[in-house]
Amino acid sequence: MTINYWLFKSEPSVFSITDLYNAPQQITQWDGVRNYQARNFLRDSVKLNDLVFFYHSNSEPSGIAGIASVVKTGYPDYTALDPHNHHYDPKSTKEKPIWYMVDLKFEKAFNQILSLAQLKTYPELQHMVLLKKGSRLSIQPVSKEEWVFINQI
DNA sequence: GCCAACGTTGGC
DNA sequence: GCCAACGTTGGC
Repeated sequence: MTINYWLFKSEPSVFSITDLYNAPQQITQWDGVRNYQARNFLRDSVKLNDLVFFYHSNSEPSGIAGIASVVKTGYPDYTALDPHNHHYDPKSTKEKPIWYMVDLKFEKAFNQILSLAQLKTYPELQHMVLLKKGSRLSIQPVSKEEWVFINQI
């Protein structure tokens, strides 16, 4: 069975790798994704045991903070159904959910953030989705080559 | 805080 | 189906 590799973005002021480390059983529901392309990955492509770079965005510095693994595959994001939730979406219903989430488990935190500026210096990574101009996708695929390379930096 | 790039909405 | 207006993301 082959494993897929991903990069998930989160603003650490909202939810950081440390928050995941401190979470019950070190597991979290990755809720709040409200972009269709990212949703499709969560619903259709993210598989059990896949590995995920945990990326801190809007941060100082922004960059890859650690690694998590997928412990539950796509299921309806119920925060979309709660009018009091910040991620509420009136178009989504219990019968026809629009948005999906997965569960992630903490694997490791890097000793220091692998910053975006540093990632940009490697020719091996020039095709990473993350480094493409204007790319803001919050759930994005990482190739095996990119995964292996980043882990040996 | 600024703003460029991107995504979504809704009038027509 | 077009596209202007608006909202969001995220680096800087």
